[in-house]
Amino acid sequence: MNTQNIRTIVENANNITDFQRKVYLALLDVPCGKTISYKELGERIGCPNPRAIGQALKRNPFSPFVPCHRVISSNGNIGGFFGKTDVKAKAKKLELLQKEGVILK
DNA sequence: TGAATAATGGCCT
DNA sequence: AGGCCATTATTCA
Repeated sequence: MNTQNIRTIVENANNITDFQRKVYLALLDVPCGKTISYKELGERIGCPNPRAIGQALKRNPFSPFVPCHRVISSNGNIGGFFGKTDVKAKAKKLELLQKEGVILK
């Protein structure tokens, strides 16, 4: 299961809205070992408000398929993971990012 | 159809 | 540094 297949799945996914599809595609466009902020994603897909991005990612039907853990806040905060903003979720995301080779504070 | 929610960001105090 | 407001998409009733 590589990113290419994931992209195909997202493009063929008809159970999601166009907005979510854009978000997922933009997220897949992010190279491994790199992170992106909600605002950056919004700018790429043309969403003026990053809150909608969080909604789309939180309700993402492709939890493990789309690297939602690669999305972080612009404030230096890790944001959330799997619909939770608890420190546990943050630690999990941090671990995943570290595994990808992302170095953050 | 309408109201409430949310994994944010930016501005003000 | 802390707190509050603004704006959008999704979901539930």
